[in-house]
Amino acid sequence: MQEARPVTPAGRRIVAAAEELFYSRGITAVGVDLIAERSGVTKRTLYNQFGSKDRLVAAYLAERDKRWRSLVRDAVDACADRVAAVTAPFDALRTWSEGNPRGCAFINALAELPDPAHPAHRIAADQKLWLLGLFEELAADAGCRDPGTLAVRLLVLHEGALATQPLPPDTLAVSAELATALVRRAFG
Amino acid sequence: MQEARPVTPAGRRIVAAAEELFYSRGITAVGVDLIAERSGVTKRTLYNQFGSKDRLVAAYLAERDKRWRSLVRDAVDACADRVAAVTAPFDALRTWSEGNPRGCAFINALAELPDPAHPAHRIAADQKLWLLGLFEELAADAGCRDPGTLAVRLLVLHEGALATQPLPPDTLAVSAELATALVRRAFG
DNA sequence: CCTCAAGTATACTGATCGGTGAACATCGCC
DNA sequence: GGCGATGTTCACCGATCAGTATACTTGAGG
Repeated sequence: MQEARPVTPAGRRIVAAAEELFYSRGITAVGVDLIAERSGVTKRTLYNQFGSKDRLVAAYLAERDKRWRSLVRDAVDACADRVAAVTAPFDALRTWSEGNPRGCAFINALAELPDPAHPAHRIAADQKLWLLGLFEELAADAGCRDPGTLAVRLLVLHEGALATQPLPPDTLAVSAELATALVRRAFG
Repeated sequence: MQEARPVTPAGRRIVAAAEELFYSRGITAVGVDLIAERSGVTKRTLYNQFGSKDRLVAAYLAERDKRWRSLVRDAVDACADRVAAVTAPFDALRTWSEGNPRGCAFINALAELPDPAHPAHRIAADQKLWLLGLFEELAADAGCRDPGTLAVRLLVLHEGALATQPLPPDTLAVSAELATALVRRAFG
């Protein structure tokens, strides 16, 4: 098993180039030659670092997941009120979506990689389950009576906003508003 | 412009094979040679019928969209109560998801085809907008005061259920339940 | 000074990609 | 009886795919 996190400067540049290309054009549609060229690196170096395209894909998703979680955590920490913190991931989603008009990178990756044994599946599933767990934790911290139920509902709203992102109506605002109403009701 | 709907028997078999392969394995990952082989047809015939892989992709999505809309319409017609009909698409979604464990074919297609000029984009966007319009129409028919707002909310719940489909909790039940509560509240 | 890891340069493999050319067979229909 | 549409057979195209081989360079640390 090779390490997932790249340590050398070249490795970091490769992952950065892969992130942009994979997300904007699709994983299958992007060849390793192009990634090597964009990161100013030889294909040989790419394979010395990651061993295969599949492992590079896993590194790309892991890196993206790391950045996203950090953004969500910051949004949660920025809330003074514990009740307001429950819907903080929706604020983070607003920030996140602005530079990412092509939907959820993990959902997109699963669409292209049907094999459940592919490392991308674990990463994508873990990402959603992490958010579900976070919702539950935040709800419990705020004193919610049934944090599990509330968490699933919030997750559905969150993913619904993400999926309808390209559509004309501002679905993110609508889902955030619904989420706030749900949270308010759970405590009122 | 070539016709989107295949008329010949061979054309129908090609679209049927393309549907299964594209949906289960991904569009970019499936080559035209495989589709021709699976449908018991020569590659030449495939190209005589559709002209290009992109047009075959469009035909695949159009066919799927047609089947899905018909299922939703049937679910709506099966409702005696006009208020219950508003959430009928959630019943249809339950039936639909059972044989389609790989999520929404249209979302998946958009993930693989970044070019907004690709015919798949119009088809996918039209599908979501059609559902939005249907929700609004059903809400208005049931006597809702603000059918537009309700429709967007229902769409978010619907897509949220679709996106979280592979996760362990029964998110479809949760979203359907939330939808029913929303509808009830809109009339109460 | 020497070593070892990181990276470069270039050429190559076999397979598959989307798409085409040309000649031939089969069929219903006027 | 001929004609046009539908479909077949099979060979072919240039491009790209993921991945490898071999030999060379560079720089930091002991």
